[in-house]
Amino acid sequence: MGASVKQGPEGQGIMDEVGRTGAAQADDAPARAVRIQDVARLAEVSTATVSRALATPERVSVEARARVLEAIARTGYVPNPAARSLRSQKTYMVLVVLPDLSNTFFSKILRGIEETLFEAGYGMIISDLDGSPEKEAHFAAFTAAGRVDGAILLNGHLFGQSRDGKGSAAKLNIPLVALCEAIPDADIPQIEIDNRAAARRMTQHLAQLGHRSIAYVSGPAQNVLERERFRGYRDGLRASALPFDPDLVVSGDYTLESGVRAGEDLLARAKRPTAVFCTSDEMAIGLVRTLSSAGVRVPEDISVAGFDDIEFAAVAQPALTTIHQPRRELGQTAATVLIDLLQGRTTPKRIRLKTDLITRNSVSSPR
Amino acid sequence: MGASVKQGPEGQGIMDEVGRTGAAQADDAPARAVRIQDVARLAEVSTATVSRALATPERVSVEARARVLEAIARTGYVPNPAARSLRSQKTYMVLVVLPDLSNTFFSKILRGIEETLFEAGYGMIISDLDGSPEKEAHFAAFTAAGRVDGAILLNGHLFGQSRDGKGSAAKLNIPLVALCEAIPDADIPQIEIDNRAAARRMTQHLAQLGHRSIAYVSGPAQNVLERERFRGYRDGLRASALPFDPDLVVSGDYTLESGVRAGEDLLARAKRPTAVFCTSDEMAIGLVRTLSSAGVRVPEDISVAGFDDIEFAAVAQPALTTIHQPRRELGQTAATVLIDLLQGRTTPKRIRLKTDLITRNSVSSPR
DNA sequence: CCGCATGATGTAATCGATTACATCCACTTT
DNA sequence: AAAGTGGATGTAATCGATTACATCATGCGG
Repeated sequence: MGASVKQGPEGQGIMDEVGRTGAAQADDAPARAVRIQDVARLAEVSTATVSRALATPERVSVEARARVLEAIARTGYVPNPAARSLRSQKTYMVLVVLPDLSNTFFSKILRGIEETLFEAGYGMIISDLDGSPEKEAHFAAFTAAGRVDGAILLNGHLFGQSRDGKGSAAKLNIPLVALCEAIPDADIPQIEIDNRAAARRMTQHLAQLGHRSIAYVSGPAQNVLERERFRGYRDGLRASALPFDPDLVVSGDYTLESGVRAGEDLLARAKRPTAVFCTSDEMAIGLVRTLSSAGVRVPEDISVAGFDDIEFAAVAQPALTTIHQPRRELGQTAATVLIDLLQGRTTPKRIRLKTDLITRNSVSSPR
Repeated sequence: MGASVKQGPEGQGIMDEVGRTGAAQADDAPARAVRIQDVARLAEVSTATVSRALATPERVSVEARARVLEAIARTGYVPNPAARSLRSQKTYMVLVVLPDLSNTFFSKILRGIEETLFEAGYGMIISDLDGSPEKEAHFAAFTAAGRVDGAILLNGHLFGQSRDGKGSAAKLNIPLVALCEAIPDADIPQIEIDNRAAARRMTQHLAQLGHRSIAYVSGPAQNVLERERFRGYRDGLRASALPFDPDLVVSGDYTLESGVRAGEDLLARAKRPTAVFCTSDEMAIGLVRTLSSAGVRVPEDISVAGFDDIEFAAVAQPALTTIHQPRRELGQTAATVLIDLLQGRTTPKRIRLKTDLITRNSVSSPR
């Protein structure tokens, strides 16, 4: 494949132009890329036929196609994406927008996305917004400039809409898919888990074990996920005939540190709940740690449940009972839907993947 | 993973399709992108001047430049990357090749890379090799097709060289940078930490606390990092006047599971070491967990040290004493070096970033 | 006052693939 | 036999920005 030694059988100058470069780059071999013309010449057809042989094989005679494929194999031709893109107005690139690339939660999702895109011949560009409006604006422009064919949004809002609901750059004219965090008023496919049902299920699980006082450690107040999970928590209480007690709601923001704070909050109380439902594993881990350091045993004294099932949930001490999100599958699904859109197929407007309740050792019946 | 009892979901459907989205955008305005011509017309200059105003401002009169910028601001013009790329043979895209995107260790590095590339106006394309030679071949072709200007390799080898040392696709003709895992015979800049010095330091640290019997849990045998760290371990022993005992070397592969196995190995021994140096945090966590479950206390009975300082090292019980790798900075540095290369500047051939020894609670003096 | 250097700007070729349109050829239909 | 049909192929316009080269104005030295 790579043995691209020189092959100039015909005497006619294939290279008509003198590739003179101004720069004093005295490198070894410039190794000019194979162009469609070179393939055409070798296969003794026109460039149009080569192009068609690749894009619409059925419109080319069998012999011509064979000769073209042969020539391509011999030369190792790969179409120049810039040229192709310029003409056909497609980039075969997809933008993935997420709030924080270094967050563990996203990496497996990304992998699912990447896999699926790859198989369909698409590349993936990642945009880590990092809470920066400038970055967001840049990527909005980037997208508007036609640099990608579509985008998967993991950040919970459309471009340019971070502050005011009526952002300017909303008219991106390219297919979009929202993943994980639903985007309220956007008319784009949403891929997510059923947060409400999952939270409800965990709450009921705790109630069924006999817990009557179940605390809830929330996510950021405005967050879409948070709202759903909170609803699910209340659903679960209601279904278990338990009263809702606002004092049992501790506010957090999904981070480990906020879990630590929530733990300190609980420790400071005279009357502690027997179970705590944290809406992220990180918070659960931070909370468990704080409780343990204070001599409160988990789950003997207090049961703690998480949400997400990140890698370390299984390794934490005690191993965390939590809600498993099918992260890879979420990514795959979002990518599949986007590709369907890109290729003109119809797609469901909303897909909810199912979650699992994973029971480990951080939850037990109250004493 | 042992303790995970999986429970089936309640009666919710896998796919909950609510409504459908048509593929056709049915848009109001086609919103044809602004071209350089439009800007030129508005600014009453030629397209050449517009182009120059952006690329080489010093070659354009102040007034003309002002008019051009004004026109650009008014129209919201963004150059078409395909066209620019086609003509200038640059893509402003960098490929990042890594073995496993879902591995926690890489995400912060990626973030550092992304940040730096972004600031320099480059985009990032991620290639998760996933151990697949086909994927690797694809990306080699992708790269050869001129789809990216340069690449950062986190996978420890050049394209196409996974098996035989003399890979075919080595002649990529584009700037490359190796990050974290040095690539032995490649003549490209290497960005890494000083694995040997770090391992030595940790070993000496343990010895200074009074440990005489320090076990070593290794990475995969052929791994470059492993070799360096192993050398460092022996350096540390020597510097502390401790003998090297092959029995104290337990083989692992950086995964959590191999840490668990290493733990079982140690538990089975009649005579246990007083300290264990694991060459990854994941292994250390798996090992600690196994020891704890067996009633062996860390650090009272056995001290355990890790390597990497991943997020959960600080949260583990006990919090892990480990070697901190400046991951974000590693990414930033690699990106900076690559950009320097891309822009024709000279770069150091090898950069070693400093590591820190983080002392937490998993290590103490032996009793 | 002429010629030349310098700097600003315009003109048009160019990058490489796609694709609308034209052409050609071998058959079929009337 | 003339006209029509459809499949295969070629020709050349096209996508939008960059940039080599041409042009023009200005200023300076001789």
